[in-house]
Amino acid sequence: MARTTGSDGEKTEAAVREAAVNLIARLGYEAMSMRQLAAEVGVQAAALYRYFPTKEDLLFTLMREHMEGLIEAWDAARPAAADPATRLAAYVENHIAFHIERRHSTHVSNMELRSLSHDRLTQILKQRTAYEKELRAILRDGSEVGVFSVDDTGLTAMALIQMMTGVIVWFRPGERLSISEVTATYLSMTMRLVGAKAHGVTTTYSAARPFGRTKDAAAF
Amino acid sequence: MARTTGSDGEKTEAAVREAAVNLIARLGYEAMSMRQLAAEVGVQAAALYRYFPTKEDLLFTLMREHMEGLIEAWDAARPAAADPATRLAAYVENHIAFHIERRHSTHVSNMELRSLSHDRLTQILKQRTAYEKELRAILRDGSEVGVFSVDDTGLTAMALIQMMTGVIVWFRPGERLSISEVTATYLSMTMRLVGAKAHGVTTTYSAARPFGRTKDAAAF
DNA sequence: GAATTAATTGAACGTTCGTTTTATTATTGC
DNA sequence: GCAATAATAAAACGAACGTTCAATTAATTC
Repeated sequence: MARTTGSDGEKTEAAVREAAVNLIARLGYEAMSMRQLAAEVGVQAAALYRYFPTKEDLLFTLMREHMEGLIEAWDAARPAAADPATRLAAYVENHIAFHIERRHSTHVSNMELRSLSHDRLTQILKQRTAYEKELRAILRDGSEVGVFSVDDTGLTAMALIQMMTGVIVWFRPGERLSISEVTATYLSMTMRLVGAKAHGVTTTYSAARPFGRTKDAAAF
Repeated sequence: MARTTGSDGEKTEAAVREAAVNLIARLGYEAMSMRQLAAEVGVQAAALYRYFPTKEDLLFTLMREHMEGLIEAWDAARPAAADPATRLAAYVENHIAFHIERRHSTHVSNMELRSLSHDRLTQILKQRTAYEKELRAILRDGSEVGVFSVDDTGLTAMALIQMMTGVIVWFRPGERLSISEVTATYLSMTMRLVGAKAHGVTTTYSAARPFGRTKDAAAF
């Protein structure tokens, strides 16, 4: 009827976050009730309000930390100073690895934006724009140097991100393709899409010879 | 207090469908209440149940008819007997035109699948698979003939569809780019992505010289 | 070991939800 | 113009929702 033996605030909060990501990804934010979430954690609904003042606060926290994680992952993976093709390859590899590894929170962050208040929506979109800006810069640099031939930098960046993020819709770990095979194929498609032509790149990025980088499988 | 002057079942039902597509696209299916929908139509909530027995029936109807429309549009636009590059171009043009024209119902059909019952979800996914199968067939034919170089037909088809459908996320009519410019750029990206190489296609599909097809703007 | 703090329960609040029922009025067919 | 039918309103149903509050117990501090 009150505090239970072995109860620990940090563990409970972590359990709430994890259960929330999974439930929201599966049912949707609106369809998930706080009682359902509490039951998944093994707690009463009222206990959730010790950690998150409202349901929307919980959603916002999940989204903000997802975006922070994405940006941090790219900051860590970004090549210090390299040619546009190398930078683009790093961007694609990081993006695919991150999104496959965090399918559920990606789902939440992409699908539940409309449940945020105006101010919080603005914050998340700002983070997203900052991340996408990196890709546009790579495409622009590559176009100016002449290693890419891109008609419209902004449009191409959006098309690439939609294409890459879409991997979470159909990819299931342990099925026909491995993560590194998928990454290699997306890299190949990306390089052809932007018309990469330096260093005989057309064959370099062919996925007939997949990248055997174990980093892809253990990036997170 | 009862039937109102000038009331007409057909008109009311059409108004309900249109308002529902817009409201669900904006708020989400779970977040839209039947009372909200009724108010948008200018009617009491109970009146909606004359046309759709449940809220989920309404959602399913919208989705099924969206998918039927997509398949019918492709049946009408599909070239009778043509080379893979021509067929692929027709597929891309039809897909982009349809999705730009029906952004809201596309949004609904893509985002609200989890609110369907198991059987109805299966039905919609069956329609979707049939539509995607057409693209895979085009890619396979092109690969066998040698005009495309595609690593993985299934993966490439998914990537292309995600890329193309993503246009509804950022495209707004009347802004920087016209529909035909967007279509031309996507066509160019698609052809490069699949490595189309017949008839000096690399330059043919460059969007530097956009397709001026007015069909794109008046397809629906 | 007493006092304090942390973690949780159980019950309740007011609101909103999808849906049903019944009554009432407009339109249509004869 | 009268009967039949179509289209709606008004009110109500029970259930579920997010959230709050007071009580209670476990862990920690001194």
